[in-house]
Amino acid sequence: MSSRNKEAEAAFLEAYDASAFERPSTAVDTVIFTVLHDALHVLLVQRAEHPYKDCWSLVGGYVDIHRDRTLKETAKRKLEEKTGVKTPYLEQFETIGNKERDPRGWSITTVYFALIPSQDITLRSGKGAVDIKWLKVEGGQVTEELAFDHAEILQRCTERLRNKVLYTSLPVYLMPKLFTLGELQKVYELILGSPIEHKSFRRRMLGAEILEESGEMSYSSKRPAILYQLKKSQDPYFFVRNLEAAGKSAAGVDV
Amino acid sequence: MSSRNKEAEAAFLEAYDASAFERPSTAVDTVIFTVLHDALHVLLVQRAEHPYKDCWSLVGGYVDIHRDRTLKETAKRKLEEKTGVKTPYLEQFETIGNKERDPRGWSITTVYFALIPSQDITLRSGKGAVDIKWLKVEGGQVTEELAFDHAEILQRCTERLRNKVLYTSLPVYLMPKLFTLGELQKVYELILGSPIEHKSFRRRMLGAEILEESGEMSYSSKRPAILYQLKKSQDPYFFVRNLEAAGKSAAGVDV
DNA sequence: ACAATAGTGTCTCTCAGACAGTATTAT
DNA sequence: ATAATACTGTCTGAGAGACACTATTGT
Repeated sequence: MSSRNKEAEAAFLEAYDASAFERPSTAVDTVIFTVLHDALHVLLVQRAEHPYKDCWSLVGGYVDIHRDRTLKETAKRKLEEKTGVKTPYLEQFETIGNKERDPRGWSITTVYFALIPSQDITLRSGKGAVDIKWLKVEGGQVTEELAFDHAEILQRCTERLRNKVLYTSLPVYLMPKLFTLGELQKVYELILGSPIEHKSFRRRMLGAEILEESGEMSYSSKRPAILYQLKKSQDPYFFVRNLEAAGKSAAGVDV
Repeated sequence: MSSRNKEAEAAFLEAYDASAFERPSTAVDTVIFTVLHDALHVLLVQRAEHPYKDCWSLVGGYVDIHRDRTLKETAKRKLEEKTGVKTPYLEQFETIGNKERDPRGWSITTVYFALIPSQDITLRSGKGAVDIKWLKVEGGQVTEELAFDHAEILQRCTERLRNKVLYTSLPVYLMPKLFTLGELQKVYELILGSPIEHKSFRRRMLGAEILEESGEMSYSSKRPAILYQLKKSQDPYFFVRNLEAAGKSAAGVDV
């Protein structure tokens, strides 16, 4: 029993002028993380156009209301254009909207973050970018100067990733198809920036029952190690207890 | 050492036409929770205009790029217009953008959620709404039919609140200035939908060191109880272990 | 006295940290 | 044999759950 009057509404929509009010520009940016040479990296593109021409920036672009059905689709489209692969993990992080972040005026961007194994990826800059590369992230920062407010976004997003790693299985999405527990632990440690006691780690990961033995072994070090793979049910696992981590911080919330 | 060419950029901005591309409409909606008569309630307004005229909807509105400096400011402005008070807790929840959610076409809304004590609030509908009221939330739902996709938003947001209550002190923001631990526990339980063992609860809350005795006592029940208040440092507390809760669920993430 | 609510004592259980010990390989 | 890496056994400690207990009020 709706109180909605369909006919009156249809008439209203008929007369509606979408351009009557000034609207902020709307973008989607994605912080694409991977692990390369035992370090966390983020994918950056060099801007081909003003503003911030030639500066490095996160992978993103404007919402194309004729092409994209949802914001997430926009993120996926841009990501696949640049990496050529579908990401195993894509999460909405936050939305930033204000009048200062873009010199052209009021602008909104919805930031996603993606975790993606570095294997099989061949980067392609494509239009809108003159170059594209992975850059090492240290302390939430990269060595290049970033366009817009992307440096702060990267900082917060890295902090969020670090926080979630304390109680989730997210790093499995950074791993290749087959990996050893030792390799997985290294990825946890490199995101957290502190070592994890290795017996605890194995207990925790195996107890989550999200991994299965692949049947194959890794012979890349002294003693061979079991190669695991992610089980079919690909959802991230949430542990009921946090890992301890030096200098951990709560999620930042300001009012 | 920026690669940014300031003069060229200035020239570009001079020639920039902000209306060159079609933009989605951009709104902010806030799920305002409170506790009333031992039940979780959400603040809803009845729409004065099409579309969904006379339907109930979340508190929200369009970003006014001349008036609002940030998205959060938009949320606060709307919230204070309706309730007359500043909320002690406001968190960005998620942003939804697609072409189906509004009959007028591509639309984006950034959803915040607020926790607010029900005391001292006198609602005012103001312009844009013919009426305003608190409605009981049960199982993430209300009895009225909601405009747009607000029913799904409310559902997810309630689920998120429930999840966060398992490991944070968020419910303190729903309490009046002074409250007893028993009253606080009731609020936790009513959000979770399941009882909490009361000794564990006291240990946990007092161990967090976010509350202090006010010096006053509550005489509203048989034995008087200590009235606590929130300490100055108003940040939410994150516990390292979750409460157990019947039918708990992980945060939903789809790719 | 008794019911009702506030608050404590203390045992168990789960799971992370610590760390010593065993296993399997290359050299 | 030794070093290096993989993996296990098991103790401790923190903090939640369970539940019996005491304390203070109104009736």
